[in-house]
Amino acid sequence: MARRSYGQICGLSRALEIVGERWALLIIRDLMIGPKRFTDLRQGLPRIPTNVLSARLKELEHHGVLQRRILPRPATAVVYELTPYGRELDDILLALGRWGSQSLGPPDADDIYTADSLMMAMRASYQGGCSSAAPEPVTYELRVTGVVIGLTVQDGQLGVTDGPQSEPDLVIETGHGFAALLTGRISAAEALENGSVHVTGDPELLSEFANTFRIGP
Amino acid sequence: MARRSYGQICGLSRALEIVGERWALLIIRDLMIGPKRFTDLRQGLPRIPTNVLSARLKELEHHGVLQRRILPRPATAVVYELTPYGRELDDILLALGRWGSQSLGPPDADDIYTADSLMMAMRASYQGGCSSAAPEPVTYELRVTGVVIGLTVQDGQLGVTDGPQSEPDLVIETGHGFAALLTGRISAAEALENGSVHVTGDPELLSEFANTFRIGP
DNA sequence: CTGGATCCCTCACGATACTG
DNA sequence: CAGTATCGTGAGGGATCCAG
Repeated sequence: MARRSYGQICGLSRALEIVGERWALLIIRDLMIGPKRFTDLRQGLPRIPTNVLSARLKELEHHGVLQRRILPRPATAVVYELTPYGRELDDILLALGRWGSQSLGPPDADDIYTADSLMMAMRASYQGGCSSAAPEPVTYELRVTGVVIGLTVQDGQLGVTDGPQSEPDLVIETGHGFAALLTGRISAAEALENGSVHVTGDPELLSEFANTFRIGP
Repeated sequence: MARRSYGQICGLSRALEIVGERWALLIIRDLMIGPKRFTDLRQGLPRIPTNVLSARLKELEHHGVLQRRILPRPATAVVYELTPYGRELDDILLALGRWGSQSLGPPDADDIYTADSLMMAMRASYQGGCSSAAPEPVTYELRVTGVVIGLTVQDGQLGVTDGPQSEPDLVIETGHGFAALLTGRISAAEALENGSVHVTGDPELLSEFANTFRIGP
């Protein structure tokens, strides 16, 4: 529990002593979506050993980044949730995610998408108010390699939910080629043409989607 | 050299594979000030083992975060400098530094200030255009536990230099109590009164300094 | 079934010494 | 000055086991 110190009086080194250990920021990323149980976290971080997850949760709780809370009602369930201090990392995580996306190469065979990382990526790539003047809400259901999330764009605000979207304007189904669309390496039309993306709904909406969510130029 | 992967297709996990290893972001922080030689980096990172520094430099170069450059002229010197991609981390480092500063406790006996961390902290705490309407430049020389840097505020722009300032408007000399002033735990007047800060020049300027550089509320 | 604790192995890190 | 070599230690990885 005693932290290995960097031996400097510096906000950055302090930050790294708190969240710089392996897996820590990914745990925080998943909790940024909402409170989660131990097992949920385990599933979202497929390769994490349980002892490391356990240790990280204790350390992060000790530093005031997250809280352990015992749900009273339905069953004795333990959830972990970020404190306000932990939630302050949101913008930093989004920015780091954008930075790292630029280096994303072709994925390994056993690399996977998770719902949390996908939701994070969509929040990171959301182009605020740059979207075309469509005041009415637009909803998408996004399926990437079987992982399903819902997206709602309304009044320039982005809503992200886990699981299927109810009555989406457009269903987007894709695989590992999704990154190419998000980074603009291929256009919406090209993606439809080469079959790396399938849609259900108005195909024109995919262009709007590609403009709304973009990482890079 | 083969990176331990997090097994996820996610910009954040990619970023952490690149700069998430111990010491990496501190190396980048020091290079953010300017190109440096191996020995300079060693001095700014007092506890880093040389083999780890060597390994990090190789990895970061391999990922396009920094470049190794051989100075041709005066002597055969090797310097490391950030690439544009590496420099994109600047805002993230500043934000992380601000976040971590909120958790800075009383320092250990052997914790030190370094010029680079201090310059970083001043950049992170600089309150952009919030400063009072003083269009003329103000220059400070800041000495914290013997570490000396220069600060120049002009047209709402902050300049930070290593070493003494020439003809500063105010010389601020202080020790480990400097963090209390920066975070606003004590006021400029209190700091002068209890002797934790000494100034040479107009003491009133210390209030302006405390307003110009501030972390937290 | 959740929420971990425990064991063992490996490798990265940490400290120090040494070299072109 | 700019690293490389060596070696001990402890954190991370993986599997299994256990209590509520």
